[in-house]
Amino acid sequence: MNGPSLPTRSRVTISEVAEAAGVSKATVSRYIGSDRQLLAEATALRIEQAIERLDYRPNQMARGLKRGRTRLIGMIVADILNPYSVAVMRGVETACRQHGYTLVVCNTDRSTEQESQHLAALRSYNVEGLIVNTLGHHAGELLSLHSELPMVLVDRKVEALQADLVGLDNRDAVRQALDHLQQRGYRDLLLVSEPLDGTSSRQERVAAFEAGIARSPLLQGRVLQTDGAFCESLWDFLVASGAGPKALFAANGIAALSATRQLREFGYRLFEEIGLIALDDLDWYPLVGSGITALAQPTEQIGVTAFECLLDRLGGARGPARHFDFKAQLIVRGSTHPRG
Amino acid sequence: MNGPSLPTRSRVTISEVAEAAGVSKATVSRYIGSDRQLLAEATALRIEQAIERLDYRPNQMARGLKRGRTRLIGMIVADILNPYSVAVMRGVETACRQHGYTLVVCNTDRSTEQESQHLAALRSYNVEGLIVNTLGHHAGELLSLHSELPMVLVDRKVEALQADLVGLDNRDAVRQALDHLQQRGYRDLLLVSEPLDGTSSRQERVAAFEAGIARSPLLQGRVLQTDGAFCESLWDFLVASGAGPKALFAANGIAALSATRQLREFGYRLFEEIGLIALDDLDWYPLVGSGITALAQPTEQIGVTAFECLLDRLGGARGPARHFDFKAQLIVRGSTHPRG
DNA sequence: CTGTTAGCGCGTTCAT
DNA sequence: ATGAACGCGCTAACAG
Repeated sequence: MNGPSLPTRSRVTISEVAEAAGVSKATVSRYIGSDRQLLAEATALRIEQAIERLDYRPNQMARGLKRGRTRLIGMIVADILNPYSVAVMRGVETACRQHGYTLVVCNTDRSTEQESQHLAALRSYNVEGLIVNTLGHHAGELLSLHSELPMVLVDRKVEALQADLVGLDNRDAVRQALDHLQQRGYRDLLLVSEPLDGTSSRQERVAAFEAGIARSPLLQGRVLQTDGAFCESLWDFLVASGAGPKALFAANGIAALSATRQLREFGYRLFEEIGLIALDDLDWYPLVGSGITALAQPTEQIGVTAFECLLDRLGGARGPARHFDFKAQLIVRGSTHPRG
Repeated sequence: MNGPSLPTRSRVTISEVAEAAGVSKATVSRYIGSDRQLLAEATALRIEQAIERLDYRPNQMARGLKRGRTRLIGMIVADILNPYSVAVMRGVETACRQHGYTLVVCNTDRSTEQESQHLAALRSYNVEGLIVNTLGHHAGELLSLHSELPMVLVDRKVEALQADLVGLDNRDAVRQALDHLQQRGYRDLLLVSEPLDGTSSRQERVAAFEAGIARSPLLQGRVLQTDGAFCESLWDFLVASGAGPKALFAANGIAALSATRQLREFGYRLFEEIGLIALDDLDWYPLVGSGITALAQPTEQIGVTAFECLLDRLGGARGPARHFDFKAQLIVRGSTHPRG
């Protein structure tokens, strides 16, 4: 009367394979591992057949316990709903698989409590390395973890954590944006960012924006966060008599979504009356209004690099923390053509 | 000369805690587990302090090895770039965390080879249960796995696999779409679907669409896949002299993206000349043209239900495979207002 | 080339 | 209420 949904068979162990093949566990272990060349062809064949027949799969938990290598990589992500995070994660996962590692992803939903809970879980599963894309407001946990295993930060720094960092060259990206906007004739700019909660990449973008404005005599600029006052502040900017054609600069994909939504609610025609350039290149950018001009991040490559960086450390590489800053790529669409 | 990126400290074990507290490993083990009430208050206190001081974390691998419970749940996803998958995954992850489980997500990128590789990995890590959102064209592996652990399917069936299924009531969703389109005056419909590669939910939507068309004397309808011939076939539909106002019905978010992109390339004004309704409700739907009418899936709830279903089986529940079909929710926007 | 032994870190009988 | 001893599945050390 076993229903189909009731698992019954228990796992085949190395002992059963050894017995079936008429050898010792150690010999089977050698076959499993990388010492296969030490075996006589005849025994290797018998073991192979026994494994095949019993459908044996080595237990990674037990292997990890013995060897201290779990082949597990942890990744902790601030916001899985952000396409950027997913894209990076995809790159990490691809690289992991190619190197025989398995990725465990944890999403914190920007919650400090969940971050610490997840870190504890990852540690308890003996992940060999950690890829971190959170604020690390819970820096204590992270710091303590970093004394046990290598970590690499993605996109954002964590203060007091001297770890490798893979991310965007934010200064260059902002410069590209300002150059492009100025060249297209926009003069009055508004940087729209998610709340500055300590995320270093956001701060860097804001700082680079303000520095760029200060350097450019032609440009005026303000910064706005997508918080409670966003709606009114944006309206203020839109109706103010400015220095010239106006444009928004969304500091990431989420901000681009908020800004565009708000513009629509105000009844603006996208993007005849106001320009827009956005960091990140989401798949729907081409569909909105005349298309949203983007600064694309090489997200997959960021993910792959993060993993390779980790692998490097796992291989014993030491030395000071390294930084990998990728350049953004400008993709021009309709949203930066003034007057339609 | 240890750089900051070189992990050094090795993990604290139960033995060290036992020694520090002046008790045996078994006593500490009881403290860790659920036998805490069996301990004398004094010893419990000493253990607690030792754990605190040494920052001890039980090794889940070792626990799992001994008890046969890893507290690991595996999830295998066909396409992580599909927002639907991510949303479901988020629900699963939330539920996992609340119940002390950790989720391991694997993305197959719709590749059969990766699917089998990932299944092997998940099995080797002794995941206790599996949430499956793939075609399972590699059904052999899945079937064999299902004899070892409980599984629950999400969104799509796998033939020959008698497992619980959590997904959408596709017939009802399609009926809602057709009713809405007909009521809005559309008469000539085109269902746009990703390629029918065996994905059961796609097939169900197509079948329900064709059945619905056959039942409705007012409606005409065809089905189109987003494959190589998509562009020309769509054009044929658009220029053909039809029975009346035309509308597209995108069978999911990806199809909606393809369809909208193609309409734009044809120079259509969205959505004055043609209607559109789309399954899934992505965050950018409101921004495109006059806004895309959606049939939203309760993705988070689907994820939570999938996990709870699994938990149920892990708790020993048996019986035939169950089906959980959620209703889609119609969200009307501008894309289903004929003549702008 | 292969078998024997001894753990990895932990939970679980048995004793006491 | 607590400790000693064994084993989970596997690998590494040493024999032979």
